[in-house]
Amino acid sequence: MENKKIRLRFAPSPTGGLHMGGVRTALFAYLFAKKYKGDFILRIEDTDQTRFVEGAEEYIIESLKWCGIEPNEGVGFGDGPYAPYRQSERKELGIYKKYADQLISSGHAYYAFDTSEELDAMRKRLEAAKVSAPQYNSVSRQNMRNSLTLSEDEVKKLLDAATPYVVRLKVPRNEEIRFHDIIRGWIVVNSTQVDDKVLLKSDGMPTYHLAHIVDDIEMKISHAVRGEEWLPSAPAHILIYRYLGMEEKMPLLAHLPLILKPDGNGKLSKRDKSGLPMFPLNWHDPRDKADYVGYRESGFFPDAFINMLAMLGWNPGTTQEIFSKEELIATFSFERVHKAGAKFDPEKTKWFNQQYLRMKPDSELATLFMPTINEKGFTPEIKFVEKICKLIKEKAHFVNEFWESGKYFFIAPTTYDTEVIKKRWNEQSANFIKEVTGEIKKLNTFTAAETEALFKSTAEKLGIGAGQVMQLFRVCITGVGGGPALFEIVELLGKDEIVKRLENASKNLNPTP
RNA sequence: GGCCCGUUCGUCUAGGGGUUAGGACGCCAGGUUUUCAUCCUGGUAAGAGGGGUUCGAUUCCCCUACGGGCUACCA
Repeated sequence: MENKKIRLRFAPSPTGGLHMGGVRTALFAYLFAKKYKGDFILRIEDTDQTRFVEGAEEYIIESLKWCGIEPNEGVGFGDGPYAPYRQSERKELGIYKKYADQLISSGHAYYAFDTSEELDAMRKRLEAAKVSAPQYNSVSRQNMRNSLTLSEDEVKKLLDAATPYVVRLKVPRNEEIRFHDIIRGWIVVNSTQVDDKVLLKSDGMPTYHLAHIVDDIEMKISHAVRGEEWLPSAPAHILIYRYLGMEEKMPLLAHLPLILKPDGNGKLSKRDKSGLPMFPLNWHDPRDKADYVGYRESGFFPDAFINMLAMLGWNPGTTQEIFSKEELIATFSFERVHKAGAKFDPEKTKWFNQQYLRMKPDSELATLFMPTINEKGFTPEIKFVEKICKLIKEKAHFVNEFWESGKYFFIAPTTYDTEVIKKRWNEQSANFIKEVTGEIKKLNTFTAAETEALFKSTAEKLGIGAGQVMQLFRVCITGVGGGPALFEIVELLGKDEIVKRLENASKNLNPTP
């Protein structure tokens, strides 16, 4: 193992949109691979033809691209030395059958001809007999139709007659199966708990159990990372590796804790109504005909999304929380992945985006904001937009809030915050607005500092506290009671516009109640 | 039901035989900004319960409880 090249794969099934739990699994595998200058592979596990969903594979690929978790090998990212990377295509090559045959000839797997009705009957029978774990295993298989109970002739006859069959793993009775997980340590399970898993289905497709092992072997995978839900079947997988003579060379296992829903219990579901998306990108599910919003379309930065995901179940052991992808790669380790499931926290998720918003250069924010401004019918200079971004980003979580909180940079107010008007608009303040408008007209240069000084001196001259009229002044200019530094806004809008807006306000607001 | 995994503030978590049990999000209060959603300071709040082991346990062991996962010719 020590000298083995680090190769990790992300191996989703195209059965729907990739949800954030899947993204995190991909992320952890990616981080680890990159940390050790290894490979990160995308393999599509499409062995269940009945659950195939149109567009799911493309969605997975696009999601990984948006997140910046890019495989250097695999479906959608260029073939490496182990193509194809779609299991349905690999099946055509007979790869899985070869391994299944090997297990049969070594006596570790067998043919089973039982129909689904017969299987149902068996389960019912075992349940009625109060068997604690009704399953197809070393005991119950003795009463079923398989190559262990049937004579060689009968088996041959059935096979020749093209009778549908599956290949099952022959799991021994009462054997200790011991395996190591990088996150959880040693786990011991008695083989009596493991059923005779189907390896090859009657349609000739391998099940996950066989397929992922064969591919991990063939693709020289060094670490198998997957969700905790696979822990119960891991002992069966150990057995398969063992019977294939590959136990020494099998990948190291890492079972990740689940992401839980924010309120209540249970794992995160795609229908979660926490207010935040469950998917990286918008997803239209052709199965339930529902639309699910994505992080991308909700205005999240991919690096913020990734950062948040990384901190869900992992931490560096320091108080640092904001990590660039490069820092994550440098710091990540499976040893520091938590064992317990983590509840998803929508509030903290927004906080992450806010942190990234503040770190972004104004030029980048301006580029992101510009399309919205154009849509609204304005075509300002990019430099002007940059200055706006500099002001409003301090109080925002998302770029998509910018228009709502900063539209007054483009549109003069037509309505005024009624709370503030009710409280502050009177003869004295109306007079002040007129006065300060006149003073502003006289200015030759127009900076935030100058207008602020002028504002204050005018207030003093009229014997009014500046605080009494400050918010009113803001409302006259922007229409709203809150926002970024007032005189910065004034400077940005320019003298002519300010004068126009102030005169408008004086006209629109009747000082007599 | 059976099996497996887990359990530190409301949430994400640090730590780990002797600590004022630390940080972050949220929330609350004060302070700046003579407005505000920013910012600063402070506060709130936690080792499921019971047994051991030990001079001492949140930390190690056992039991119970609770939570989660799995129990398909799905992954």
